[in-house]
Amino acid sequence: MPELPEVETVVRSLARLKGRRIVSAEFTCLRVLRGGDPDHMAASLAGRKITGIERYGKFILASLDSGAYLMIHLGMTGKLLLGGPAGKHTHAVLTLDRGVLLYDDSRQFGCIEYHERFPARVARLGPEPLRIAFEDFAAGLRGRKTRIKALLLNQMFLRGIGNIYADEALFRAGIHPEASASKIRGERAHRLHGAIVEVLTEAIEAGGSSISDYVDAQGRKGFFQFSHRVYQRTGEPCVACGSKVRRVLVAQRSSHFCPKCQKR
DNA sequence: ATCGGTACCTGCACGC
DNA sequence: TGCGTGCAGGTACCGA
Repeated sequence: MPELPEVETVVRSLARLKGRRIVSAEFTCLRVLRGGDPDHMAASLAGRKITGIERYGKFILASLDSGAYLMIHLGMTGKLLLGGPAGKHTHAVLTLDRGVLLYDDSRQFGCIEYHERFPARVARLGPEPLRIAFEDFAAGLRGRKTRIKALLLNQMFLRGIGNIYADEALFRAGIHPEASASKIRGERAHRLHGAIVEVLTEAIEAGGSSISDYVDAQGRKGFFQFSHRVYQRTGEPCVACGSKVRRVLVAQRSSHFCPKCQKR
């Protein structure tokens, strides 16, 4: 479900958790704990105060007054919900001194992990796409043999871009998803960098894209799906030239593009 | 070191 | 109504 704009929207909607104390925690799905021990996690979290909620790419880190972290990744279908009844796919319940936080994830591709220190997995991620300078972005493209779409999805290259915003940024930049990354230089690299910043910024302002069931922690949908120009528009006319939007697989992911507007 | 393909899980839309 | 197929915002892991 969630890429950078959706996770950013969720984190903003969780701002009120700062300063709250965790009374108790319950974990009911081993898979999303990724090897973590549910009893140890519950014992470590009980009584701790949440001192901050931050986003790193698509990861959410809640820092605790003990110096430890609760790391959450929403995968494809993960949701963090403030209140509301637990459902069939509710895997974690944090009872707070005021309110309750639920983790719900039907496909179980997401995770909740407890870390005594800043998680190495987050530390290894590439830079934030909204902060990287153009010169660093262009340098990152050099010598990369892979196709640009695959590189944009690589979280070690940039953190936070997923399938929707990779396709939308490439369309806005006029670059074919199968273009070789190393061949994107100069003006084209500049356009791509600008398109990434632009589309992510607009999507955050719209509260993200609600394709099927994405909602923020207060159950609100985003509306950037109405502004998609190519994503899931296969066969429909290009908004710029009227050609039919096409779909190809790149790195096993659906990639939507205009065959006339986007060049290799 | 990099890259591409596969696996993981559930739900939904579709054609028969 | 049910069944098979393909598809879906994600990453990890394997071999080449």
